[in-house]
Parts: sequence; structure tokens; C-alpha cells
Amino acid sequence: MRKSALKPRKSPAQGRAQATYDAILEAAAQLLSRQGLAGFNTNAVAARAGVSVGSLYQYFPNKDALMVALIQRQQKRQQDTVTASVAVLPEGDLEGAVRLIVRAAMRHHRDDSLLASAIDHEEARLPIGDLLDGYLVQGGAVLAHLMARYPQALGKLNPKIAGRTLPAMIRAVVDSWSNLPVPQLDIAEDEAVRAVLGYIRCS
Amino acid sequence: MRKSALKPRKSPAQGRAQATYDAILEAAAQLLSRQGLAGFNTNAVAARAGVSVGSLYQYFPNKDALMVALIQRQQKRQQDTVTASVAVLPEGDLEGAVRLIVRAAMRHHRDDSLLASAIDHEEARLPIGDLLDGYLVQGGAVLAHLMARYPQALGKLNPKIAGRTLPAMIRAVVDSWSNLPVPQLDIAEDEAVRAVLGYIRCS
Amino acid sequence: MRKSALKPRKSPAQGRAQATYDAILEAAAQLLSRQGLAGFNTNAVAARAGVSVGSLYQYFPNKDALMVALIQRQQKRQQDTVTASVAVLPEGDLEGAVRLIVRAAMRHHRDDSLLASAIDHEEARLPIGDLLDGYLVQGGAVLAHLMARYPQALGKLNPKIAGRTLPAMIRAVVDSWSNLPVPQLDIAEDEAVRAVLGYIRCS
Amino acid sequence: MRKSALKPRKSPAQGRAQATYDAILEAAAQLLSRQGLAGFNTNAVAARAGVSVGSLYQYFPNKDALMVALIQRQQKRQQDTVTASVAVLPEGDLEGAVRLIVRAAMRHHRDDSLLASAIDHEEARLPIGDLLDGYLVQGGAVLAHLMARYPQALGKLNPKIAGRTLPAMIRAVVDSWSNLPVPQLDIAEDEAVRAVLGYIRCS
DNA sequence: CATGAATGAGTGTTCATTCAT
DNA sequence: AATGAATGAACACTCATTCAT
Repeated sequence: MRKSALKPRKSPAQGRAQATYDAILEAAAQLLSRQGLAGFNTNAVAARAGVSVGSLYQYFPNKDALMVALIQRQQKRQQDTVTASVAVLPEGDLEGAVRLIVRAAMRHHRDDSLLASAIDHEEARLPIGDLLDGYLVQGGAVLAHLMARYPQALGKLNPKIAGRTLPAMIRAVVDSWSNLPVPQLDIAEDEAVRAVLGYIRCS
Repeated sequence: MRKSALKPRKSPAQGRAQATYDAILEAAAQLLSRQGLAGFNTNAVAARAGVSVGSLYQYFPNKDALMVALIQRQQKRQQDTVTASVAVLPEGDLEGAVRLIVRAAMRHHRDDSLLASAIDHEEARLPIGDLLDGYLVQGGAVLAHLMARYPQALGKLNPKIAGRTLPAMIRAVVDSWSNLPVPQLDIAEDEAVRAVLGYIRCS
Repeated sequence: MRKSALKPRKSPAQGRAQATYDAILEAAAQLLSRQGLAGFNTNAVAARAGVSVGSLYQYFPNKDALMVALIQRQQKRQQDTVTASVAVLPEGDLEGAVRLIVRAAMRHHRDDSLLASAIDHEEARLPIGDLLDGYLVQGGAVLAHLMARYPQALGKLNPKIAGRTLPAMIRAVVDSWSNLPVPQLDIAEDEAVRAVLGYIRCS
Repeated sequence: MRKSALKPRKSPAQGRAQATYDAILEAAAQLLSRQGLAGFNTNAVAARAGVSVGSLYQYFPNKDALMVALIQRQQKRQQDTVTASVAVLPEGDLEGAVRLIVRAAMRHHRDDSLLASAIDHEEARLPIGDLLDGYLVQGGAVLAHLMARYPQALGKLNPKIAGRTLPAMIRAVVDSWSNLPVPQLDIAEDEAVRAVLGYIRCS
């Protein structure tokens, strides 16, 4: 039976412990990306991370806790990537700005559709409603930034709502064009930009 | 290791066999909806369907084949619902038409977020690229219908492209507002309509 | 479906692991001897060995690999016994020498007819042609030894051919008299000796 | 649990029933030859025989009974083949006679090593000691025939003993040269002849 | 602390046998 | 008689988790 403790066992202070912790999460992400939930098991994660299972259980009380930590990591990564791209948006050019943001979002979807959908599914199963607000916060923050820079175009948006809808849209459109037998990344980008601009301008 | 045979073992001809086949798929859908991939195992499916495991394996050569059949069933259901709604679209009112379509698409997402995300994940894992084009066909058909009825508003769309992007968008936006701890189905509908109209009108 | 990996998973380095490995093989041999292939299943083998199934699968990737290891073990045992007996052959007495070798070969057939026939069958089914040359090597080595000691009697034999025929003959004749409801081990020995001497002297 | 009834359920009188009975046994033999005991199951046998499982169970009360009938059939076949060859032995030429018998015996070993070893193993497991004497009877009969025709060469043999040893020898030698990656049927024949002649002449 | 051998409940799948039609 | 759908115990194999070293 799963314990309710989904938090990491130790906030690894520094050095080697931190490195081990990171290696485990990285291994988990790789396995999930390549094999999906079907290939995601603690023994394999530990092996790929180059540590023993025992060590894995030193850092995570159980498999779900590992999954939660991974969700957080991916959330943070995406946030960082997008935030970084928002920081250098071009003056005045809304479409260019949106395109840059889309491009940043795409960086984490190449070859990661299995990881993304796995996380999606696990988010629905795990009791982590609070965590999921992270996406909203992230979307909201980016939107706030955009609205500050392009007030004329975005004035009418409700950031609390658009902050959730827009990331979902981007992700879905990118996915739908990336998961083809022959991925169409150019179309993916164009369509995502078109969708976002349509939502922003015409609603 | 899984065999590549993902097709059903027999097309159940009639009567009792058909009932058994349907019961198994229905049970699979229910289990997936309630417990996600974690609770989805062949013994449980058979038990819930009220048949023996052996019977399940008479109709499906392995678990993946059951999953594939389930994906097809959900696809067909959604398609039927949407197709039916398209047949009775109101004259002249594009927004009303879009809203009806979105509502039809939503009908199969209520309480089914686990099922939806599970299918998403399995679609990415299983070798069924051809099957997924079903979504495209569906989207294309609906779009063609729309463009015939509302030519002024849709004239500029490329149906091959919009036919893939739009269904993905609707699905994602609906999902993002349905999967919350407290699902916001009203917002889901409004946002999906807004996204679709934006894409259609302003691109 | 069986994987082609028929090799043991780990060469158990020392101590407890080696003991576990040996216990599993011994349990497998006992089960096969007593109940034949019908009673030979991984759960029963593990139980009889006093370990868990999981442990069995730490050392053998699948049931076939266990079978292969068992075949090798029996081969090696037989080889060791025969080799040991060859080392102390009496001077000049060819018949006495042959009788000693036959007796050595018989030591592993007492009460083991089920094991022997099971191994026979599995050898024919498994892709281990290379392994089976072990019998040839063994027969060749023994023959070489004999030919060096009794050159007048054996000069005409082709060691590459006789090295395969003779072990097969011994095994079959011994089997045919051991597998009776009331095993006739004395006759088995006599007949095997007679067969070998006939082949050697009169061909 | 197996029932002790190992006898066929009905001695199929004539016509269609006999044909079905034969078809089932033939299918069983083919499956055993191609896949060994691992692929030998009642459903597969029935399918290959072109009848339903239900029908199979009309003729055989259980799987073991099918196996027993198969053993008898193979015994009879081999007996018939050898007997037929014995009937036309050349005058005076012992070696030629032996060679013909060996050739007859080989006819049932080509591609049948899996069938042969399976039967061997099942013979050891099933309670059919009486049946096994069939081999002795067969060997004895052939031998008697030979001894009558070539009295000078065979006078010293004990037919009760040689009748068991010789068939085993032939079979083993043939097997050992037939089961190679590249079967050496010529050598098989020569070696079997040599072994038999040696046993006969020099003992 | 780290290791990795060991555990055993759980899961996918098979197959001998039955029985309603 | 013949059929073949249905059964479910049995079996191969996995993997989350523990704990002696």
C-alpha cells in the first residue's frame, strides 16, 4: 500500500547527495521518455542512475514520491525555459514574442511526448492538486509579463483563465504535429503561434 | 514481450459473443476511468465484465490489443457524437455552431479524465500511427461541413492542417479545465469556444 | 515468448549467492527426476530450493535458461565422473577399461531416467547446438586416452566419428535397460560393454 | 487431475469416425515433431486436425490417453516399416540386411527427433509398462527372423536381450548424427550399421 | 550510509476440460 | 454427435520494497 508521504526523504543539502538525487531524477525522466510508464520501475531507474535501489529509497520513500519529484522537476524546467525566453522578448512585436515562447515550450516536447503524457496521467492519479497550480502560476507570470509589454493587444484577457488555457493549447497543438510518424515541427510551431494569436486577439 | 498482433482475435459474430466482447470493453473503460493505468489489469477487467480471463483472451490476444480496441471504441464514440451534432447546426451562427461541437466533444470527457490521459499515453506508446489518423479524418469531415455552411468565416483555412490542429486544441483546453480537483466545465466550454473562434477568425 | 538470452544472469561470485545458485539447480534436477517435465515449473523449483521465485529469476532470465544450465551441469558431472575413471584404467585389459568407463557413465543414470529423457527432449528443442558438442569433446578426450593406452585394439578408429557414436551408444543402451519398470542395471552394464567392444574390435 | 482411463473412448468402428480419429493422431504427431512437448496441447491438436476440441474429447478421455494412443501408433508404424524391410532381405549378405533395417529405422527419425524424445519422456512418466514390451516383441521378432536367415552369424545372441539392445543402439546412433546443425545422414547410416555388426559379430 | 540479494504478492497468459447449443 | 465459447487453476515472470552486510 502506498504511504501518503510523497515528499522526498531528505532535502539533499549539497555535494554528492545532491548529485545522486539529480542523477536519479534524470534517469527517471529518461526512462519515462523512452519507454513510458511501462518501462518505469525503481530498479531500472536506480540502475540507469548508477546507484543501488537501496540508495534510491534513501531519497524517495516510494515510487510515487519519485514521480512527484519528477513532475516538479519538469514543471520547473519548463518554467525556467519559458521565463528565460520571456525575458528577452523583442520590443513591440507580439507575434515574434509568441513565437519565441512557443519555441521555448517546444524544446521540452521533442521526443518527450511519452514523458509528457505519463506526467499528465500521473497528475490525475496522485493527490497533488496543489502542485498543479504551479502551471497556473507559471502561465500567469508569463502572461503578466506579456501584458505589461504589449498592453494594447492583451488588455482584455483574464490572466487567471488565459494562464491555464494558453499553455494547454500550446502543448496540445505542438503534440499533435510532433507525434506524427514524420514529425512536422515547422507546422507545429506555426500552428501553435496561430492558435495563441487567435486566442489573444480575437476573443 | 508483446506480440505485434494488436488486432482483436475474432470479430464476434452475433448474440452472446458480441455481448461478451462489449462487456469486456465497457469494463476496461470503467476501470481505466476510475483507477487509471495502475488499476488496469486483465484479471480485473474480466472480473468486472463478469467473464473469465480466458474469455477475455479469446477476443483479445493480449493486453495491448485490448487497449487498442478501447482506443478505437472511444474514438468512434466521440466521432459519432460530434458527427451527430454537426448534422443539426444552426443556420448562420458560427459561434453557436462551434459551441455545439465543443459541447459534443466534451460529453466524453466528463469524469473521464483518467481514461483520456491513459489513452493519450498509450497512443504514444503503441505502434498505431495509422489509427491516430482517425482523429484527422474526423476533424477534416467536421471542418468540411463547417466550411460549406459558413464559407465567409472559414474561407482562409487549410482543411488538412486545421483538421488536425482544431481537434487537438479542443481536447486540450477541455482537458485542462476538466482535470482540476474541482472541474470547471463551464469555463472549459467557454475557453474551448474562444480558442476555436480565435483560430478560425483571426489567422 | 522466450527471449534468446539463455545464459545465466550473473555468475554468482561467492558464498551465499553461489549456494543459492547451486540449490536452484539441484532442486531443478530433483524435480525433473521425480516428476519429469510435467512437474518442472519455476515456482516449484524455487520452493524446493528454499528460495523465492524472485531469486530464481535473479540468476536465470527465464525457464529455458535454467534448463540450459541444468543440461550443462549434468554434462559436466558426467564428464567429470568419466574423466576421473579414465585416469585410473588398468594396464592392458581393454574390456576392463571399457567396463569401468561404462560404469562411470551409468552412475548418473540410476533413478534419473526421467531427468535423462527430459534433457534429451529439451536438447532437441533448445537452440544449443554448440553446447551439445560438449559430448563430442568428452567422448573425444576419453577416446584419445584409450587409444594411447591400447593402440593395438583401437588403431583403426576415426576419433572424430567414434567420439560421437560411442557416447551415444553407451547412453542409449544403458537407458534402454534402466528405464524398465524393474531396472536391469547388470544387464545394462554388460550390454553396453558388449556394444562398445563390438564397435571397437569388429569394425 | 488425470483420470486413470488412458484408453481411447471408442474403438471407432469405421468410416468417418475412423478418419477423425486418425486425423487427430496425425495432427498430434505433427505438432510434437515440430514443436515438441511445449507446443503439444489439445486445442492446437484439434485445430490442426480440423475438428473441434469437443470432438477430440469424444475420442480420448484426456490428454494422456491421446499421448498413449500416439505412442502405440508410432510403435506400430516403426514395427510395420521394419517388418516390411525384413521380409525382403537379400540372401546371405548380413551387412546388406542390417543396412536395410537401419535404413528402415531411419525413415522415422528424419525430422522426428522431437517426436521421438517426447515419446521417450512420456513413456517414462505414464503407467504403461506393459505397452513398452511392444518394443521388445518387435525387436525380438525381427531378430528371430534374422537368426533364421543368417544362423552362422547370429547363433550366439540371446534374442530377449539383443532384441532390446539393438533397437536402442540403432536409434541412438542415428539420432546422434541426425541432430547436428548439419545432419550427417550418411555417417548416421554407416555408424549404425557398424555398431550393429560389431555387436552381432564380436560379442 | 550504500549496497544489492532476497522477497512474494501481483499480473499476463495458457490450456485441459466442460457443457449449453 | 459435433461444436467452440467459456472456465479458472496453473504457470512464467515482474517489480516495489526490505534488510543483512
